[in-house]
Amino acid sequence: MNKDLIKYLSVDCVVFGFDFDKLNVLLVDRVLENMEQGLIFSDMTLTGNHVYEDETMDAAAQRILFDLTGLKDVYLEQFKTFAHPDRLNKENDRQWLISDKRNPEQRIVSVGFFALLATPKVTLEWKGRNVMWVPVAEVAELAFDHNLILQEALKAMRSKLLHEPIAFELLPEKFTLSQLQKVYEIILDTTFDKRNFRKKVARMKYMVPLDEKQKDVSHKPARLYMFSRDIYERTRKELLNFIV
Amino acid sequence: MNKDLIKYLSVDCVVFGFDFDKLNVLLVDRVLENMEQGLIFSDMTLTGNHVYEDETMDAAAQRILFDLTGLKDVYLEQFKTFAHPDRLNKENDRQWLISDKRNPEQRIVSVGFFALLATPKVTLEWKGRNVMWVPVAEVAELAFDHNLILQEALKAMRSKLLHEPIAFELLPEKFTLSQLQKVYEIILDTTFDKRNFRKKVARMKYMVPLDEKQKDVSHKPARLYMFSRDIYERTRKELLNFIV
DNA sequence: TTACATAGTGTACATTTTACACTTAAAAAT
DNA sequence: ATTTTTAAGTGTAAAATGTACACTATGTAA
Repeated sequence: MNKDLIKYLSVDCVVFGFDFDKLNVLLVDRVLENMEQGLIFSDMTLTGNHVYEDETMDAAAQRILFDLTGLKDVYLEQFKTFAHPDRLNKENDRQWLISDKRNPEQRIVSVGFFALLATPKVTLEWKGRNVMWVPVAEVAELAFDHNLILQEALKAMRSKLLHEPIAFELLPEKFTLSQLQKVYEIILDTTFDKRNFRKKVARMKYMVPLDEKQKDVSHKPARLYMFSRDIYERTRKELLNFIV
Repeated sequence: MNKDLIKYLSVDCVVFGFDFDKLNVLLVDRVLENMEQGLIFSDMTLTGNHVYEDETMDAAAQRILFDLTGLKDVYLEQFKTFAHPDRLNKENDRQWLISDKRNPEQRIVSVGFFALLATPKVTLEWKGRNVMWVPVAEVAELAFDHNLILQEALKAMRSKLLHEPIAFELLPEKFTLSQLQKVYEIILDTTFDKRNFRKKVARMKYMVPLDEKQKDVSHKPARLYMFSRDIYERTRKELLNFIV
């Protein structure tokens, strides 16, 4: 196996997580300091990495995800590639690359993936840098073109959420209908009527109600549901719904 | 402007065209021959090209489209990036690259775009190679990983067609409802009831009926329609239709 | 026992989907 | 002129889905 990293090629992973309340994205600290001046700047980046000579893009993205979470079966999707000639040309970014012994003139193509995580458990340190969940609504100015990448990831993820059953990827295997509704409401920034939402879900045969209830809540426990991909694949049909 | 080509980076354009009857894709001849043996092989490729040092991917794709059609405002969309380490490793492909004085060991990342063309007019020759429309259903084995790229382009295009109004991009500015219906039927490989299709279209305010009829047809001429992006943008709303 | 928090439920009306077959208008052929 | 050919254009009834709207039920904690 060829473990040389390709200088001009990287993947960036936009890792989304949901905590039943808001949508979060995984970011890592980027702190540049030196002997004389101390702190030069401090900001954050998405989780990204270079790719090995004989590695596919998907494998590289999975590798990052595994390093961050220890999980091997994370929902992952290539959504867009970023290759603008000036994407690494901001002053901070050039300094950072130089301090990292990389050539800031090297044009780097980055293939963007987004991942959906149900578990909040991630490593706290990654390549010597702090990792943290940040609410998407509170993300400040990021390194490189990472704000753009995040925006595009959000767009792709919302579009997918509208048209395909991926909401479950942000929830535990067994979830309540209120949790499911919340996923849609938060990510699409809207609200739904509870009764109508449940009526709609009831029509979806692949939303399987379980004989099981929520535990450890200080109110009436809700029924749990599971998504059956099997039933979904067997019963799906989609035609001409390009406008609702 | 830096006109050096980046060796490791290319764009491939899957150019779709519709002739009121079937979906076609633009391909170029690839013929390898030498002095001693004559013809070594002959097959076809998608339209692709390398990218200039200071050129964006979109600009490179537009440049190819302009060279092929003379048009500047073609519908164009980045849909996926192809970077498998072995994507250029078939024997024919290696020979071709060597004969073209390129290094077959160089891993090349290709950013895939698909384009939708209403006009059948394209150049007949491009970089010294023959260009032709080929019905998508009749595409044979292509060079490199271009069959895969075509499949993925089709998938992305179908999905977009289901959820967004892009059918018009494959038709003249003024079109009949039968032509529109045919676009959906051919690309989604299905049929629709004429009356129900027209009822559905009638509900879309952005499908504007004109006081104008088809000309030069040997049967009852149909009414012409236009798509109004303006009305579409003002009236669109889409929520939770992830299964029909 | 009560307060609190969230779960869970029904109905009436409007809109959309679906299945289905004949008449109309123009050009081309006789 | 008349007929033939070709595709355009149209309505209705039943079923399914969407929408608006407010109260009761069930568990824990105080």
